[in-house]
Amino acid sequence: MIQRPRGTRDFPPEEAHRRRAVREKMIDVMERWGYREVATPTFEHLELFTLKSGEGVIEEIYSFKDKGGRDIALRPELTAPVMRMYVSELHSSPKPLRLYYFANCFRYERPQKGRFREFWQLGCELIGGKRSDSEAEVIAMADEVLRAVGIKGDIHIGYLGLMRSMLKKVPEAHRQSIMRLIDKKERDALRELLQSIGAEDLGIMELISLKGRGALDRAEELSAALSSVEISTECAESVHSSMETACGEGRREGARASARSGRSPESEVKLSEFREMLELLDAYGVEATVDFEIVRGLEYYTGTVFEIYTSGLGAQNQICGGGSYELASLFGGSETFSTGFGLGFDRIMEVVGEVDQPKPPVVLAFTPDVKIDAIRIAKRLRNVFPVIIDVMGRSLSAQLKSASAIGAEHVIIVGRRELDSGKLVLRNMVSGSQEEMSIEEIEERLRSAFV
RNA sequence: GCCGGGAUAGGGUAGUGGUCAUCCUGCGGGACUGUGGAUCCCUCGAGCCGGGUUCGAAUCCCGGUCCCGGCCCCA
Repeated sequence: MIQRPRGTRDFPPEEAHRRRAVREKMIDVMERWGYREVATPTFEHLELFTLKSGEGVIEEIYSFKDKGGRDIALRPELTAPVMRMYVSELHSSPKPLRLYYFANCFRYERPQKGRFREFWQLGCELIGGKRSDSEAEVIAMADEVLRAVGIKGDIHIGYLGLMRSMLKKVPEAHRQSIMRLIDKKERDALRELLQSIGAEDLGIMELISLKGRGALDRAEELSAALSSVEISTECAESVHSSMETACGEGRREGARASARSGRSPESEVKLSEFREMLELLDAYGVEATVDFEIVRGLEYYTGTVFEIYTSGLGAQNQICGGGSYELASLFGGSETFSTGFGLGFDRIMEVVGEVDQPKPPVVLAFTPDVKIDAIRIAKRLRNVFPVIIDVMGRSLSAQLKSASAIGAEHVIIVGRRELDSGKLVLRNMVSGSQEEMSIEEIEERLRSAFV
């Protein structure tokens, strides 16, 4: 017996149908927002992903050398492939581009609740829009996509602009460590680190504790006060040795981010954009919590970042993450503002309720002597509703029994008598009643039951 | 990579170091070859894999695989 590889799943008919029904509801929302589906290869050059996320991700990527010696990776996510496609073949399309995808991804991770090695992501990328409007649209759409399948997510929105301004005052070597500690919610370790480098006055600790209404006003005060705060760079060496590894890994990306921050306008301006974005979200009727603790670790995020949580998933309670990013230039395109989200489809399937299953097909039962005619009749009827016929050489009695076993509501019975009279028997398997009808009448009768 | 709990027919289960490994359900067939569900009968179908201990292992031990949950990580 061959087992499934670890972390993969089979989807029997009922589950496959559930997944399709849920997927279609969510896709329908995105189509109504004017997003178009795109698809990319299941495997890509490994470099596409290391370029975006660093060499560290190789550990969790299914990668291999193909027969030509190329380093190939099964896609672990779709933002990079979609941006690659944008840069290589869509960069001259009218802006903005509204794209969505639904596809399987692969990560070599330890499976647990809501986490598999092959999993499905649903996501969108809004490429080339203006900051506040794009962000509000994408977040509002994410909210609606979830609501379409009965999930009320808990939306937390953070903003990286101010944090990056604060971090500019900190020796570069520590920036990545600080972001990581924030993301992991390790407050004590964070406070310790900030003190050890003399950065406790920047307001980072207070900023990340700001939540909800009023958070923005206080953030603006912190931002205004920031210009007067200076810290000595001489403290740079007094760090925890335990941080060294993380600092080393983050250096390349850190450098990239600081270059980006360098050409950004003042943080106060960007906060006003963030404020505007929140106002737009109000207009969309979306409830969200401002939460400066959401930093999403990754360096390519530039402004607004958000995460959506739901209950009932154990340790993996995040079902959606996204934000604004700058990746096009990394793949050789010109700098293009983009916003997107990725949504964990398998986790959504854990949370959504039951889905109506399709009606079983109509069974065309026949006596063995009229099999040829039965096949012709079935072929005709399939234009109107699903029909199955026996392929096991069963007796009429056994065909009825089989129809009953699969829950068929209707059975059409055909034998010599029916063919001669031109009237087939339509039997209702629920009530047990039956009547004689022509094929046309049967088509008419059952047509409405299968819409 | 780490910690804990698991694995007996397709599904759900019982049990013991020693007859033919339980029971329920299911699949297929029949009683009933022109009418299903009920009932009865028959058939099919199992101890994750590999080692070890033993006269003998599904049971005890070790390793692996996979499942469930947690940690790490989470683009």
